[in-house]
Amino acid sequence: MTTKKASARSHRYWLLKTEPESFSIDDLMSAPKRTAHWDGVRNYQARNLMRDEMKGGDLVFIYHSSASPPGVAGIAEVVREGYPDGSAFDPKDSHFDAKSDPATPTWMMVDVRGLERFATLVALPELRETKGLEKMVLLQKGSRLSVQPVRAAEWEIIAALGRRAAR
DNA sequence: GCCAACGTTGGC
DNA sequence: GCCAACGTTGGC
Repeated sequence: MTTKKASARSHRYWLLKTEPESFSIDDLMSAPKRTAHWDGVRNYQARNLMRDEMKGGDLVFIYHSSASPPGVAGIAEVVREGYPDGSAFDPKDSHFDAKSDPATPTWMMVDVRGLERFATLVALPELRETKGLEKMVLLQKGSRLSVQPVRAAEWEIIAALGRRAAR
């Protein structure tokens, strides 16, 4: 066993998309323990990030997609690392996947706990205009991944914008 | 393995 | 509602 003085890496940052008509930051903040299963992700790249990369204590932006306007709505933290998404096995669930075998689950999820609802939604047009965010995964042409990494510098910029007093 | 057809995402 | 872009499926 090797010794490490400080942790090799501090927590990382992510962005999770959700359609607020289905599940919003307000739903998260009013959930029991402000905690929710991030279920229903049916994309392999997003699944791999949840299964392999997201760790307890990592921070996530909650992003409202298909909203008016779309934007970053708040902050949550990962409180349970990747584990099987049971909704894939429920025929009545809209995300049911008949090809997923419970013995070797295809789809994974994490649990997140809401930490903060932004005073001001950081809307997509503002993200596009903000210096320092040009390389954000979210803003790349054709990018539609529902679980994305966020750079530390991007995190700081967006968190500061979200914490501005509401008008 | 190629690739056309189809389904989904998500901004506008 | 439209449509660009992407991912998946399935015939060959």
